[in-house]
Amino acid sequence: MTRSEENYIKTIFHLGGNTSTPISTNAIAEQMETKPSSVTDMSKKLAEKGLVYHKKYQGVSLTDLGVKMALSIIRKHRLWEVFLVEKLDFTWDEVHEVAEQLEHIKSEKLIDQIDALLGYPKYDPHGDPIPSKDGEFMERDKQLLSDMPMLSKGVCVGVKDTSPTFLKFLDKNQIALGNTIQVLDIEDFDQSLSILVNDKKLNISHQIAANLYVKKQN
Amino acid sequence: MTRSEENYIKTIFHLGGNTSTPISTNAIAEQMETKPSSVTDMSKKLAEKGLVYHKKYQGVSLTDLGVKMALSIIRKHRLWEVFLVEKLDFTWDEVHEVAEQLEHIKSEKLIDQIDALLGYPKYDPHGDPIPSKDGEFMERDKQLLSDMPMLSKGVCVGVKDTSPTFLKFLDKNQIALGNTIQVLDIEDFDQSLSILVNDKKLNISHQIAANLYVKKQN
DNA sequence: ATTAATTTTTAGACAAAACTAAAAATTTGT
DNA sequence: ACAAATTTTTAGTTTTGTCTAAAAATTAAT
Repeated sequence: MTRSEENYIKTIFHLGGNTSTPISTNAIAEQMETKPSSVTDMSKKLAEKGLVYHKKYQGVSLTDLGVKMALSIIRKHRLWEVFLVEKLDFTWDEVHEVAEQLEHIKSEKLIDQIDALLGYPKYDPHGDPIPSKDGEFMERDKQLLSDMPMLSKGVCVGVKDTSPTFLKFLDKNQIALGNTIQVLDIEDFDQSLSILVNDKKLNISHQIAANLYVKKQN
Repeated sequence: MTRSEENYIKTIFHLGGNTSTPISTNAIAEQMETKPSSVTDMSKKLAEKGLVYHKKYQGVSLTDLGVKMALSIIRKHRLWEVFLVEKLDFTWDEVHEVAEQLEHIKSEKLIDQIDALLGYPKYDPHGDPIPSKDGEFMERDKQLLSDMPMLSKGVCVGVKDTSPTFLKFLDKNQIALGNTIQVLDIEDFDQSLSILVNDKKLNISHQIAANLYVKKQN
């Protein structure tokens, strides 16, 4: 697989193309910041290679092989992210860009050894699960902070938005994975929340809460 | 710089294009397993970018900028090789292929952190010096084993040929960097040598000796 | 249920990096 | 020195992945 093919497969997976619902050409184009015509071209190529199903005008979805490929790339991406944070002191807002390059390195031994060096981690720095070699992965029991009821408590286990902007905001406000968060109040007017993290009271917008995953405590 | 441009610059450097003597189009083509016409095309492009001097029919040589670029790529290549051996249990015959890919990853922080993680190594697994960030590197005081006089002793410090075939041969015969080697005898007929390594007597051909670097002991 | 709007595909072009075949320049040999 | 051999460059194609503009299919709207 070429680098470009890998990026398409990965994007289709992220847009939900592993299920039976096909992903639209436009959606892929937008996500990849390219033109729909380019997506059509690549869809044909990927279909010929048996990686996607492609019915004209009906979008694409991944074949079993396509899903397998996607998971392999995502595995590499997330393992590299862990490596960068754990071993090279990268911050969680710096890892994505470099992992986008590293995920395309071709060497089975390389990624297996990285996995071993890191102690076979199950989640990446953003809380996303790392598929195993044979494509298994455990989605964590989690919900958006914005869906938590008043006064409930949860542990921060992941982020939905992984952009540097959002991640730096969290750093600045000392919100990190593993922190316990309690919802103190939800404002009727704009759904902004008052929360307790690290024994500090903090007000955050609904948009922030809608991008933070927590695991609810009984 | 594209991956391809980087590979040309690196090859020109390895063929000696850092000196004033220009490298011939054919030599580059042969080394890169490509056609001379492709080399001409790329030479023009690199000349336009100010990385090489290129006078028609006279071959190419690197500009100061070209040398700087070459050293930067070689630095990455060799640091990754050390990483693979030291941290991921790769053998010295496995590293080249993967390092060829890793050397093209764009991230200054990445390579600086790898350098730090490894403790700022000065030599790669084949004994080749690793350029510093600002392009300095110390070529070790060394000579070919085939140039050593009878009965002289030296420490194995590097290999000239880094092909898996040669490196595996050395492994099989338990010759490793750091070993002390004594020349017991040189055969008049074919210049094959009888040497002493690890208290074991061994007969090697001239070709083997001509690819092993040693540091002579007074 | 047609028309209008949107989405998707096709057709044709382009840039990068490679190739082949032919032309041009250089080097070699006598 | 001049022809022959070699090397290098040019000219024209190819492949991959992209693009624009136009055509075709699908979806939405009145």
